[in-house]
Amino acid sequence: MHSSAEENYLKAIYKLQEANGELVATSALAQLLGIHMASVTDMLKKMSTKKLVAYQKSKGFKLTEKGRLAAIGIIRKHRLWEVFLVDKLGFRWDEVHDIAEQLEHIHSQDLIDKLDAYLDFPKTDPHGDPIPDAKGVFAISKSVLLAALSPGSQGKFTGVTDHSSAFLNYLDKIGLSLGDTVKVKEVEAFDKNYTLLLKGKKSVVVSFKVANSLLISE
Amino acid sequence: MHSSAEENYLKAIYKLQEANGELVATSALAQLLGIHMASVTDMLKKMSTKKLVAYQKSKGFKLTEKGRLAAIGIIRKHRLWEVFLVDKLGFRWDEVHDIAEQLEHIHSQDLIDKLDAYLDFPKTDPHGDPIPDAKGVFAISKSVLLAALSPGSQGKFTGVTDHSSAFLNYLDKIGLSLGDTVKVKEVEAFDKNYTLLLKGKKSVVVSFKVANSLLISE
DNA sequence: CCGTAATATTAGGCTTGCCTAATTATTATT
DNA sequence: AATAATAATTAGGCAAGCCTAATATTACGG
Repeated sequence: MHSSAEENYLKAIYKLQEANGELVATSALAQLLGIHMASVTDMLKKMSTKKLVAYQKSKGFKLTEKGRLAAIGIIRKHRLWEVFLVDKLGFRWDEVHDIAEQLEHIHSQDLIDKLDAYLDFPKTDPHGDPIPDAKGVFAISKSVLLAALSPGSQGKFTGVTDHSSAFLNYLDKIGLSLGDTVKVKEVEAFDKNYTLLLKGKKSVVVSFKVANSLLISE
Repeated sequence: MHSSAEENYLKAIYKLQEANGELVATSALAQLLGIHMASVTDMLKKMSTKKLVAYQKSKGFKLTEKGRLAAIGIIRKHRLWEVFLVDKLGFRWDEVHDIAEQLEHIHSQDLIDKLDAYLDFPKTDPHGDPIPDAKGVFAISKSVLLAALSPGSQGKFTGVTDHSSAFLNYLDKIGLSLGDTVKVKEVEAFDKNYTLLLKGKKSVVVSFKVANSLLISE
């Protein structure tokens, strides 16, 4: 089994690969994990020996298929636990990340399978992020950033790209929840503020930063 | 917060103190934890500095009040998670120990409070062991070993002192479950075998070893 | 009360995963 | 292409928790 440290590297590498394409840089990973580059180099050499990453000195690295599957397994656990925390224990969506960060390192395939069944095989976590199935397959769902929509178009709010408490609390405050229909009424050219119509009634004005953190589907 | 290793020491020391009275020996702890004595001495010095144990060189040691409360907190988490695993996820009582052993090290007071409420504040875990409340208080319940009963007496089966899979499976096999009424019909002087009447109907013969691992109340 | 067995501690080492400082590669700039 | 800036690696260390081997302490039988 992999150590918690290794699992955190796997998750982080996966995330960077998803975001920036193929090769991941030592510096990017160090920044994301909040540790120094030398430590990353250290660990990558070890993970390379274990065939979790393909590592080319001074060039960059990427997950092997083995590493990719391991990473997806951890993401699956993290997101299932988040669903549990919110749906069953009554946590708010902005409170669950740190706890799930610990729970994702519990080692038991049986546990995660039973948890999945208990939660009725959820497809997304409380932030709208997709949950891979037991085989590591994500249900494909094409979404776009709200900031990419032009005035007049609309869709359903299905996810966020910013998972911070501050951002999630802000959404609660303006009354925007996952699943809500959102229409772009107007985009102010000057400051890029977006005027949105929520659920066909409430009108709110949000910054580009916010519009660029909301995922819209359909 | 304490490390997982420290928490395992705390739990083990607590257990030994409960079983054998006051001072705990280095060797006993080493054996229980499956590590070497030198390692125990190492760790105890550190835990002593942290005021978790009162440590007298070459004499023995015991938990401080701070250590005792920490130990009880871990036991509480372990047992609540066991209830969750059995009652909610459908694990059998002989399968949950190792998973709970991991889950007990998750750090979040909020989590454990919410879990407790979700499980409806259970008083005992799936093996009949008492669960301390949020203040660290155990509901007192006086039970005796079945091996201490004389023929003719009876009571309710409320706990085990052997938590091994092998033993628990054996109880399943002979059809003995927590809460069942058990009557001692006969004790064979020669080999100390116990003839029991389960739930007023089924009669079974068990060894002294088994009788000495069953807790009876009322 | 003395020697031996049993217990406990000290000393020195190892692995994991991190650190700082120094060095080497790579990339960008003029 | 030479130099400067940025990125990456190497070298040497440290704390946590474990180990083995050596030493010290306590307990016990005669």
